[in-house]
Amino acid sequence: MNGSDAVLQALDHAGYHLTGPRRAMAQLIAGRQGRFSAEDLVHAAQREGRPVGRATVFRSLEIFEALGLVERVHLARGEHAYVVCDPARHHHHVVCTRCGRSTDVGDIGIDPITRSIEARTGFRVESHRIEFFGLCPECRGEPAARA
Amino acid sequence: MNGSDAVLQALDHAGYHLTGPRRAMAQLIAGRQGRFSAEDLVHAAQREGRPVGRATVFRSLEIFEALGLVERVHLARGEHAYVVCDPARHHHHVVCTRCGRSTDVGDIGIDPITRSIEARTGFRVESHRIEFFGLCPECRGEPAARA
DNA sequence: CTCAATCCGAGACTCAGTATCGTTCCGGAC
DNA sequence: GTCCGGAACGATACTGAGTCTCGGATTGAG
Ligand SMILES: [Zn+2]
Ligand SMILES: [Zn+2]
Ligand SMILES: [Zn+2]
Ligand SMILES: [Zn+2]
Repeated sequence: MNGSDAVLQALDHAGYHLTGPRRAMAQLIAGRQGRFSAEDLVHAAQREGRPVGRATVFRSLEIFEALGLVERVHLARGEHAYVVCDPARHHHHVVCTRCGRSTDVGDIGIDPITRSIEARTGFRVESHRIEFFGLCPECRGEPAARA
Repeated sequence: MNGSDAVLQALDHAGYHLTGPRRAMAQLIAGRQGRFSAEDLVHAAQREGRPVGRATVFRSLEIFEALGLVERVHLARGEHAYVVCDPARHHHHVVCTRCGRSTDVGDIGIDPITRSIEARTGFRVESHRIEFFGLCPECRGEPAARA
């Protein structure tokens, strides 16, 4: 079973129609190892001869995010992008600032931190955003090339 | 010395001109305890009879952020806002999802986490974004009112 | 096959943020 | 205090991400 099947299965299981555009989207994001923007997908779909409307790309990403299939990341200069996710467990990502490749870093043990924050501030912490940025193994080794 | 003086002092120390608009901005953000958007400041300045151009508001916030006086946060639905900061040390914030109030939660001890991520993934981690969301003490107590 | 609900996409729209550029202001030199 | 060059300002135009609308097309349950 390839990644795109997993996406389709998740959609079906959640009661969404398995439409052409959604199948195309599933294939486009399956197996990506880097971040991508909504615009990237619009262009990629076009290039592959299976164009998907802009609005639909955004709508699909919204659904994928709700299902935990992708996660939206907020890059350094404020731009937004997506990375594919394993929906199973709570985790975070590290994203390469040069090539965009991203990796799941697992759960970094936030529960105790959250509890400590609640104890010290009186806030009730309900969610968090945690993202790491740096250089992936490939980009660390290479001489300063282009992004 | 009130908060706005501290901002002006930081600007001066970094070699920036102390202009009228910047003094206005300094006063507007001094002592805020909640998040605010660039637009909020545009309107607040107008209301106080000391209007500041939109472009200038963005430019000032950019400088303030570089000086560590404010920090840009990325809210749940993707909107961006700012919170005032103590520039002294590494820290993060918890922001109330209902009223916007925010508090510094200190350094949560990320260095060991960062090192562990580097060891496991091969990435060299250079920066991170960590934000907590929840309900502040006031909003916890109140019956479910509106955001 | 039928039909209602879901979904699609073209295009208009919004809104944050950026770029341009002529004018104004700041502050160091004298 | 005056002068002057560079820094900063703000009006305005522009960009680009993301949303909304709505008539028409698809989907899948029965
Ligand atoms: Zn987490
Ligand atoms: Zn890389
Ligand atoms: Zn963001
Ligand atoms: Zn609150």
